[in-house]
Amino acid sequence: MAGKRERIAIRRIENLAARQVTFSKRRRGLFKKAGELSILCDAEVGLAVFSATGKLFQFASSSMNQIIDRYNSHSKILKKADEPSQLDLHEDSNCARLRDELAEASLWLQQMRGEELQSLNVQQLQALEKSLESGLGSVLKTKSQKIMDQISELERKRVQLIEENARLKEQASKMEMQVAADSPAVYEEGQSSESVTNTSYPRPPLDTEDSSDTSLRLGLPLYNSK
Amino acid sequence: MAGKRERIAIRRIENLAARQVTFSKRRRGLFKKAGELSILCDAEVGLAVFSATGKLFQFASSSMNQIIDRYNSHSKILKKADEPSQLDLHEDSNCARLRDELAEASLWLQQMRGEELQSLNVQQLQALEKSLESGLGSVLKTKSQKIMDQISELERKRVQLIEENARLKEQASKMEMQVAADSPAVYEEGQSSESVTNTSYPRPPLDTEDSSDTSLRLGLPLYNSK
DNA sequence: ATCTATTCATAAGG
DNA sequence: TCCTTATGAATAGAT
Repeated sequence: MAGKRERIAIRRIENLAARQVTFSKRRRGLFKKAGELSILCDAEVGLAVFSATGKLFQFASSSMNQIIDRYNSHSKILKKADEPSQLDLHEDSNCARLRDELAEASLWLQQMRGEELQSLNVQQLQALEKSLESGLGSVLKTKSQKIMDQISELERKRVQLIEENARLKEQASKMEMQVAADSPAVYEEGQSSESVTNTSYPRPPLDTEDSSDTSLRLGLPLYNSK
Repeated sequence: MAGKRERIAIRRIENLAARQVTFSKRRRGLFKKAGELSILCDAEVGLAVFSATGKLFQFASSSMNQIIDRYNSHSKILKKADEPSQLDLHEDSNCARLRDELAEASLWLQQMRGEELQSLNVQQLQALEKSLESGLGSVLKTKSQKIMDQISELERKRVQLIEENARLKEQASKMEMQVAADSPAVYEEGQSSESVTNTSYPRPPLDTEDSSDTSLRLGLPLYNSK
């Protein structure tokens, strides 16, 4: 049987193999928890781990560069106000409006997603509701259209393949007759004709490359807990 | 009692307080495990966490700057244009990121309003639909809650006014009797008592200043698609 | 890699 | 934030 587990002291594991195994296990656990924290709590998380052998493993809820930037600007605030005069002013004029707009857009997005609604009054909620219903209607309409288009396209291809199949079948039939006429002495029953007969029942073209976008996944990491 | 623990889904915790509590707990757990990994396996670990409110928490087995340097040398596969002034780069990247985020947020808003949907595939439309439905649900729920609260508040005030009215009526009654007792010769029937009687049937306080926010208009132009 | 006994982390509630 | 407890998760050790 397995698992006579004991607690281990938190000090460097001397045995190399054991250390590597533990590294793998705990690294995966750590990365998983980092991801969970970022999602559960809406936090930005960056994690970099260098193994004893120098290999890099990283996790970032957004992008590592973005996180490093943010980290640097945070520590910069703590350090020095060096020369805030010209460059900061310039930065302000360039970015302030963007920041405001982004903040406003983000709030809207949140509210459309059903968050941060407490600050809205009934009229505002009603307007939001109307907007959502309208958007939902458009989405449903577009989705139906896309699905219908996809079905039509598949149907078109199916018919096309049926026709091609019939053509091939006929061709094969002719070739068989030709063979039979050329060498009437050689008579092997069923062999080639059977293979033709099999293909005469066309299957729907479920794996055409053009329909592969049907299986596209959302770019977002879908976390289903276990 | 304590701890009827259930597993939770890994998705943003909507309740602010719960989110903050979970953030504290899990952040501590994460930092602890990061430290253990670095010690047990002789690894260099750097971890930065920005809370939703923008606060920075960090852990580094050595120093964060050292880790960032090491990270950069590992991933310096990227090109680097000599040195067009570090501050300019910083400003540029800052603005560019804001611009990108704003563009993305705007697109999302458009799509939630039912525009620019053609570029989405069926899966994405489905996800959008789900998001809209969920948001709509929250909005309806919040709206109902607000309305119910408003009704309760109005009812409370109505009762309060009824009571006050009764008190006033009684007071007036007494005063009338007093007047009658003080100057029994002067006896004008109905005059003052009638005015009291009239106010004894209270009307609902529909125009209390506290309920005036009910008539607030949306400050934001809410697009409803016609 | 897989399994299991055990320790550890943490959700819920004060 | 801290405490408590019941439970879900992570993982040490063995296969």
